[in-house]
Amino acid sequence: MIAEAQTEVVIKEKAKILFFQKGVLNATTQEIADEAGVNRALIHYYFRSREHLMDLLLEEIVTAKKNRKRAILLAEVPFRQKIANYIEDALEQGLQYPYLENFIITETARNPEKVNLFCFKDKLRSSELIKDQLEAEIRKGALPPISAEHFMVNLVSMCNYPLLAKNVIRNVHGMSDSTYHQFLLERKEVILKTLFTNPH
Amino acid sequence: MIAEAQTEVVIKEKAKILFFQKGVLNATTQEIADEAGVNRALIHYYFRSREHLMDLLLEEIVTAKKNRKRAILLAEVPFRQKIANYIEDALEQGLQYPYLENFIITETARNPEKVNLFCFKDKLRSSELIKDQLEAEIRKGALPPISAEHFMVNLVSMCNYPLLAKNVIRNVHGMSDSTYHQFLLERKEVILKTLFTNPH
Amino acid sequence: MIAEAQTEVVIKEKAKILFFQKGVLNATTQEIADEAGVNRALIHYYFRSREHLMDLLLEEIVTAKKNRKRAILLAEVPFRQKIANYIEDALEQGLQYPYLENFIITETARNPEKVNLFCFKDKLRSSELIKDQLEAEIRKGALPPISAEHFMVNLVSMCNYPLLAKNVIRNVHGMSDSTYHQFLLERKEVILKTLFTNPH
Amino acid sequence: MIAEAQTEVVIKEKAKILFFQKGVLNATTQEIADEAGVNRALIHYYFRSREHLMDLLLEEIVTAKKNRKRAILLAEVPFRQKIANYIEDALEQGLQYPYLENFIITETARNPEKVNLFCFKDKLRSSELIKDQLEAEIRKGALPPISAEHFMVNLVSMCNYPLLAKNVIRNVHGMSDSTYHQFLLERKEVILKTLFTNPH
DNA sequence: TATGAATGAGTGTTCATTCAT
DNA sequence: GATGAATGAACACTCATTCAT
Repeated sequence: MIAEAQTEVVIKEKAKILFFQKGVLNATTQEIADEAGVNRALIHYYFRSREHLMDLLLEEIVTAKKNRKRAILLAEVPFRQKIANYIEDALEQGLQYPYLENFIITETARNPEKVNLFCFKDKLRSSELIKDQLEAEIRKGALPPISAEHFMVNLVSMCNYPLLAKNVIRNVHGMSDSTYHQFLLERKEVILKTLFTNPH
Repeated sequence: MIAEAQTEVVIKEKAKILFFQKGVLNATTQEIADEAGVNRALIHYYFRSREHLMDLLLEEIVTAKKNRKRAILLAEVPFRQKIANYIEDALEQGLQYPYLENFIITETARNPEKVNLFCFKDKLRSSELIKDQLEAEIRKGALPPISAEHFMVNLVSMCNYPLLAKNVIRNVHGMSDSTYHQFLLERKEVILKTLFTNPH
Repeated sequence: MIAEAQTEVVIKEKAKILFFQKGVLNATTQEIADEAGVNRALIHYYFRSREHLMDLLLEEIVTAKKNRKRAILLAEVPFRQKIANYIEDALEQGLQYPYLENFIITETARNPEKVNLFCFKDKLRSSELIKDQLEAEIRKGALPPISAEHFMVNLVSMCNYPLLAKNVIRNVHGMSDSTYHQFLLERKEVILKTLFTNPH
Repeated sequence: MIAEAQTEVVIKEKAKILFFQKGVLNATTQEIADEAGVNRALIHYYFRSREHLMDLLLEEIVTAKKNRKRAILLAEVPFRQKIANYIEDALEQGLQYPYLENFIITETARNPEKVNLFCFKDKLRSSELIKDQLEAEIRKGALPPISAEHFMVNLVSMCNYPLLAKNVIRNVHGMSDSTYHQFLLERKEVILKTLFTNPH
């Protein structure tokens, strides 16, 4: 049907766009089929059920995110640079799939027992990955005393929330589409400055 | 039905609880009726449609929020105190209606044309309300240079995201219910410290 | 809608006609709704699910049958008269709901675990109800030696099968509708004579 | 696929097993294909449609049955022996395809116009085949007066019904699988004795 | 001859909404 | 005001069937 036969992949990618880019969090199978340009029944042919498709999408997208994030946090680079990389990746990812975080939030609200599916499954928490480096920086006076948990939550909040709340922010602050985009690009430096006492 | 004639109010309040406190973002009219202890058809008698009821709920809850926030930002108190009050109110509100922000985000994604409904309708933006005071503080060196928009977005992000992402945060950082609650309480000081370079 | 408000009863009766009289053993909810002259959704309004409706129908019809049959077998009448009554009831019931037996058979084939639903739930088996009387008759020479089980199975077979196989019998023996009906009426005496060696 | 080219035959045989032996009367084309170990589309390649396949199965199975039955009824043997042979064949056939009769009954109920398909197509009715011999026996006093039609219906009823109603009978009379099987074996003599006045 | 991919029609079910009372 | 009954539109899902290869 579509181009060269990888219909299954096409459906998955189009569904990701619908769910995570366009924010249609409760898209119907018909909407997914329309987006992919295929018959509705094909979704069941390839994925058996809407729920199974969604689990697959999340599995893929969360695993990819987890791997990227861990690679960044485990890299042998100075702490400030590491955090800068983290922000950059979060914003980049957020621009591609702005509603992914919202989706995860909504799903974990509805099905708290599925939270493991959406989150890092391994023992290594992000807050523990940076704990030592963070404490060293604090001792050096590069930033004020703060626990690793609060530091990570601050970081993630300032990265993700502006993506989640795109429409609200644009409206409240009267931003055009390009102004909002420019605003997001500025945030990398802003977040860094806000987290660290002494700007470069 | 319930007491005398405030049935309309009862439905609204119970619906708010269902939507914004219990997080049943796609509650059916039957679920709303059950929560309010009334017949399903009454919801249409009073509110014409499910959608219209929801618009009303948001109108009310957002207006209340807006009024509280403006009162806080317009009060004649030192800047740092003003921001502290803002955080306190956000966390308090967030504990009462944890799913309100998530609801707004989801709805504005699905119906961007409704964004005005959910947002401050007047001309006075929060960022403008604090602009002068913020710049004065920056000149005093109380905090590093930052635009009012970024400052407000940082503030709102660090307040709201941890409420939105409750289940994710609890899972990722392995927090019990009470540990999470304690964590939230700590955030008032943490956010203040993070926003202002030089802690008192 | 239909006549005087007992829509729920109308649906049940029309469904019985469809299932057990017309023999549409796998009637869809649409067919049931059409038969009853109501909207398809009403079936779920009153009975929640197709399966639940069918369980109700069977419960009703099987309980009624069981009660009638037990009353007949427990009555204080001579054995031959008792069996005559049994046959009469079976043929009468069979004329009203010819496919009930077939339905029970098909359902017990598909869901052997539901067999209890369709059968007599109490301990009193029909074969035990007649055992003593039957043995007395055999001793009297009214009929040749036979176990109660085989006697009952013979009886039920000769009553039910001609109803079940109506269309086959009509075709094989070239019967018109009225000829078939006449044939059924004759069977009461035929079955009695066949079971009892020495006719009165 | 299976061996060489008798795929068509394999499908038919496996379908017979599924429908008439296992009692899956509404088996899907996928189930048929699985049973035969072939691709689902092959069923349409060979048989055009599910319905056409089923018509073929019945054609075959009914023709075979008809031929066996006619050979039995036309054989030059004493009447009682002839009927004994008929019973034996019916029980044997019933043990091989217990759900065939049920299937025929259900299908003729839903599609009365197809009844010819399921029945003997020739003019020679079974009741006519035995008429002369039966009347001779009656004159001899070997059995009480009865029409050929009623005699045949009695015979067929007592043979087929216990097979059809297997699960019901087992439940009502509390029979284990082997007890039921033993019960069926006994029926040959029981039916003969019931039909004929003077047992051998 | 055989198969994976694709589809239209239909299934049971849910739900917001309407209406008569 | 308030309610039980009724309905149309939609939903996820199934299935027989077709088609290109």
